[in-house]
Amino acid sequence: MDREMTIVESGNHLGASSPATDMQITMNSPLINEHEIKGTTESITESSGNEVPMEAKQANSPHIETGEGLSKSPDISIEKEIGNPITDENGNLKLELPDNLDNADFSKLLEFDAKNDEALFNSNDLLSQTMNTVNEINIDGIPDDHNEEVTPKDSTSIEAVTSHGDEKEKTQDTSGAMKVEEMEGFEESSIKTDQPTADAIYAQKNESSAEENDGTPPTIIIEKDNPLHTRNNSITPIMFQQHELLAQASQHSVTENNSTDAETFERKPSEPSNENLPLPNEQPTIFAYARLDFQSFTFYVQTLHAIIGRRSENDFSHKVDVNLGPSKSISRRHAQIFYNFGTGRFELSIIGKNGAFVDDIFVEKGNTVPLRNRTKIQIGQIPFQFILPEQERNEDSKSPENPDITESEIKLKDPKKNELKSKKKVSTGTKPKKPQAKPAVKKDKKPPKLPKKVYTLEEIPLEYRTKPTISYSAMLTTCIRKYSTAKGMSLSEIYAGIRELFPYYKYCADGWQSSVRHNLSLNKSFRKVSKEGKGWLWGLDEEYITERERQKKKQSEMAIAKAHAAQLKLEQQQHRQQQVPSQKGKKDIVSQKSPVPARKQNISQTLAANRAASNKKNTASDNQRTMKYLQEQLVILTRDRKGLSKQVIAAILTQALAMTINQVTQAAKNKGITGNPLTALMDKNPQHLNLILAAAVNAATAKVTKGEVKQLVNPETTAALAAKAQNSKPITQPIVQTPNVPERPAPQPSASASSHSINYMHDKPPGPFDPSSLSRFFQPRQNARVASPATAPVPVTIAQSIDLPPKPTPTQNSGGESESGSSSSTASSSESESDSDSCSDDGSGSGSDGSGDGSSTSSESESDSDSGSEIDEKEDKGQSENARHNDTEDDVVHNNDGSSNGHDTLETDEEGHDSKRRKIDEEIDSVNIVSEENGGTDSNINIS
DNA sequence: GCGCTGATAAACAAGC
DNA sequence: TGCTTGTTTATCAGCG
Repeated sequence: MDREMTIVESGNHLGASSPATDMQITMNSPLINEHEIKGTTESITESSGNEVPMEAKQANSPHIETGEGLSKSPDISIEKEIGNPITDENGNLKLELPDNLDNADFSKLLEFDAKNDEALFNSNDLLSQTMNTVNEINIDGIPDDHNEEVTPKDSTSIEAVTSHGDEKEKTQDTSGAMKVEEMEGFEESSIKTDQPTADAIYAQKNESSAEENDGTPPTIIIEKDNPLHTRNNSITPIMFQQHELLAQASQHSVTENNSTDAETFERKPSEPSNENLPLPNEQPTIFAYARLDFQSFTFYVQTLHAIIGRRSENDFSHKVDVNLGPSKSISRRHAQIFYNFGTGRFELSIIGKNGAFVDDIFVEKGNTVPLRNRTKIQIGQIPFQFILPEQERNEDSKSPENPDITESEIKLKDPKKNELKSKKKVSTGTKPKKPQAKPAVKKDKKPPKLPKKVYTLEEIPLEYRTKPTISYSAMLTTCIRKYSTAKGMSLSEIYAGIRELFPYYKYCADGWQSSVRHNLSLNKSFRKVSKEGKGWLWGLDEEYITERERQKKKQSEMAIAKAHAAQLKLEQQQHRQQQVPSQKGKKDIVSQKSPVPARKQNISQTLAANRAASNKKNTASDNQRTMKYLQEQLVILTRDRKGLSKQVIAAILTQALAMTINQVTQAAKNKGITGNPLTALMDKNPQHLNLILAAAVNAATAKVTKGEVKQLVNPETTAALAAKAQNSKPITQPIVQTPNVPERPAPQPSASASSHSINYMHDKPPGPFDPSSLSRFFQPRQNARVASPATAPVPVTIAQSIDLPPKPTPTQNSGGESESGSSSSTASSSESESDSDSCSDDGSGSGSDGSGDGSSTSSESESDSDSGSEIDEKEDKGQSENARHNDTEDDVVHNNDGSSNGHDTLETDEEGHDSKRRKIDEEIDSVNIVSEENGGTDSNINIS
């Protein structure tokens, strides 16, 4: 639902406003002292044309006037339009709303929590009042006659305009037409007009600001002690404003009136009962990272990025989170507010050509300035202020917080839903609500709790219809990591956080909360941090989690290592079996003509299931041809090596060949490709195959030479060779067109090396290559070449043979911030990210399937893999289990003994593998470098 | 079939 | 009294 915020040009009706009445609806920020009066009217308009008052603020005895209660509730005045405010017979401004007001606006916006105020002032009541008013106006329609009279003395006005309203109602003029006055008599003196008004307000606010600090989104939530319902989509200030308004009103009432006002307010006979209003089944909460206080409305920054700009009425082509009106002085995308994770603060980036004023300092286009609490911003003629909740909370912290927090979430799609979703919790300290005159609305003091709204499929966004594939423990870990403070998170906050992180739980039926509690209690990853009220504040036992993750990592490594070792061993055996004949008459690999079907069996085995017996002959032939080609190309690539001994070259070739085969094979597996992938690749895309070979050679070179030589061949040249090779089919002889520059000093191996010829690192002329040296690859020592846990799924990758200067190992999921918000990614962040790291960018991901790859590979050669695996047999099961759960970030641990046992085993085993694993981690990271250096040749194989 | 893990549900108690 | 919170137990399913 597209929402549009419109700043309505404020009229001057407030210029001669009379003393404030009991209740005011204001557009100003709740933070602003009630004595401060903000002017201007504003409206937020939906695409549908619905509009709602942006904000209402209750001062002392707030009272929202409804159509019915106009006579009885003169406190609230709603002004219709500039210069023509709508007032009732009592001269109070009234709120005008379109008939087609869609409560869905509310439903999506209401994130309100009366937690902090509940004891003193039930924000829900306030919310209800406001919404009720809106609804009443909407449903019943406020007669125009109510809006006819304009009383300049009205202290407060909210002007609502439709999206197609008159231009005059639009925002260009931000002059403060709307005022808020406190009952006590903050009058017109505080009523400002035009720009100075805002400035004055801001100045006051700045003065009142005790301190500035940069809050972070997570902090905000905590600070608010609210459940973490941050809406992901567009921000619709209107509802938040209302809620915020109400909440703030309560706060102000509490803080400034010793909390008596709240009760007064609630008891106020004339006030419309909030029961009238469809209530959410939970107490609402405003969740926002920050807030933009305009003169006439408040914009809640509920995303980490918000666009501020101009959007014409009919132009929805571009996204504008904060519509500053049609003024041409404001660019469509004039500025953006975003959270800079690097600096840990919100920043304002000026996009519009006209720049903006930040704290009265002009900021030109293209500049980015940090946003601190109460930073003044002016775009065009519209000033506003950036407010961080933390400060707000600090300021409002005078009011005691009620530890009893009931999370709330309002999901109202439409008025019908509103009616269905009435669930209200009345704080013990609040008075029963006065029965509402509206027949359609419940008037019970405490309406029976209605079952949670059951969403129909259509009501649930597509992306939120499926349950996240993440365990509760992982979910909780993510949630707590993201939102918790040192004090921990209350259960309700955790609920809210989960809803925020995984909106599925906003829509699904209840019951998951029980699982959450179950997990919190049962899983040792979670601990009670501190007591708050009757409940605990939960936190993470990082030590336990770390240890657990470490164990899992080890297990994963072990599993992969074992799988790898098994595969290598099998290959070794096969290789030996088939290499014997080829070695007899072939001492020089250059002159080697007969293919060494070292991988033939492997390939055949891989594809055996897909190969009919009748095709064996062809398969063998293909494999033979393929292997021949690979060998030839490898020989070519390394023919003119320099400074590398035969053994080294042999080792390189061996590893390169193995890596290539495995890469291709694995990629084919992952893609479900049947047949002989190598052959297919060779036939269809030899360039690609050669690039893979080149990358493998380079990786193997770097590995074998321990980084001394990082690039032996140039992939581009390789591709060219491959092209030639393709043209010169059948491949019966090595392609040696490659410029042979054995004597040329080797260029510095660097990522940017882009020689179009094969780069040779040494000057020594190439020596004969002994094919038998390929067997080196299958030496048991190779078994130690296990994949990093991060790349667990890749049994054999080019990366694993690279020994380039390591780059920082990808952060494991323990960081907790890696989750993207999507449920699945959170849980599998560690492995999956690492996988992708080690693989290609194209996502073909020969090894991207995580444990699945490893397991599949392992299964191929499981039969005789143990001997070389160096893995304690006892761990087998644990590894398997771990592999199975590798996708999750953290798992519930029911059996500590089991984990500890596994740990002990791992500790013992770790001794022989740790260093290797660390190295492999680096290698895997390095593969990306190599891939990039190789001009896109990466370890991933794209078979198409 | 067994063991482990995770999810789900229910019962129950304590606190507000 | 009703609700929330926390604990415990039981059951079931998936997987190896």
